[in-house]
Amino acid sequence: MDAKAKLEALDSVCSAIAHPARRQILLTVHMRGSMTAGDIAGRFAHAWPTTSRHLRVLEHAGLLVQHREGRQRVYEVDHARLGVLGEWIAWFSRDPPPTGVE
Amino acid sequence: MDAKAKLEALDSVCSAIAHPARRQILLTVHMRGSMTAGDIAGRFAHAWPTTSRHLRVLEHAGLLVQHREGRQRVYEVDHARLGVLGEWIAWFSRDPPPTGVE
DNA sequence: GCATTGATTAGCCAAAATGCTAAATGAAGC
DNA sequence: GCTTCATTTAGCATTTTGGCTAATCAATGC
Repeated sequence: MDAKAKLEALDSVCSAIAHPARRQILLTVHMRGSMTAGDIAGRFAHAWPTTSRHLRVLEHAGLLVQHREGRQRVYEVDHARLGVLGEWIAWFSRDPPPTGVE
Repeated sequence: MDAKAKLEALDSVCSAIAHPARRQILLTVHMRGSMTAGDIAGRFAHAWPTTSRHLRVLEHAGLLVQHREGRQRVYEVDHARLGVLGEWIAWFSRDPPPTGVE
């Protein structure tokens, strides 16, 4: 993954987790290993199409992967993508500022 | 910090870092240790008031702290707040799903 | 093939975010 | 006290996001 791709990935990940419902979806799917779209929609207050859109945002961000299984759609967390965010946070641990670059 | 406060903190942090300009501000201020509002505004493409608002968002999220110094305003990164995000991410490393909770 | 079930897409409206310019604030200097 | 410099606040237009309902698609069962 080149630098530009990584920046785009970071951007979509940060946008994706900006919404509390999407963070909750991510955590719920992670805890249960995998869930169908219906299971997920059933657990959240929003209308089904609303949740469906949240799922698409998470999928486009690469945080969820999905495959058909009969007529259901099964979602799982792709842990790799969270790594991009972890790397970004790590910048703030590395490079301790020399107390006066001025 | 109780659970509710932590959730609110996470929410404001995630919202704050959702915008690329704010991530860049945060990283830039971190690298240089501390910067005045003018320094920051000077380095970014946006109009000064726009950057000023981004600074306020970051400050309200607790990611930046700020104090007056003469007629300038000096900003620094508050690293503690990023910890909240780190803790959230850590949830996805803990609790490996037992491959079939169904 | 036709109905049913699981899920998405289309389209709409309201609310929030983001950018700008112009005006206001606050500290310093004369 | 008036000016100047550093910055913020106010107010507005535009874009994006997030919610809904209604319509559609896709797989299964009869």
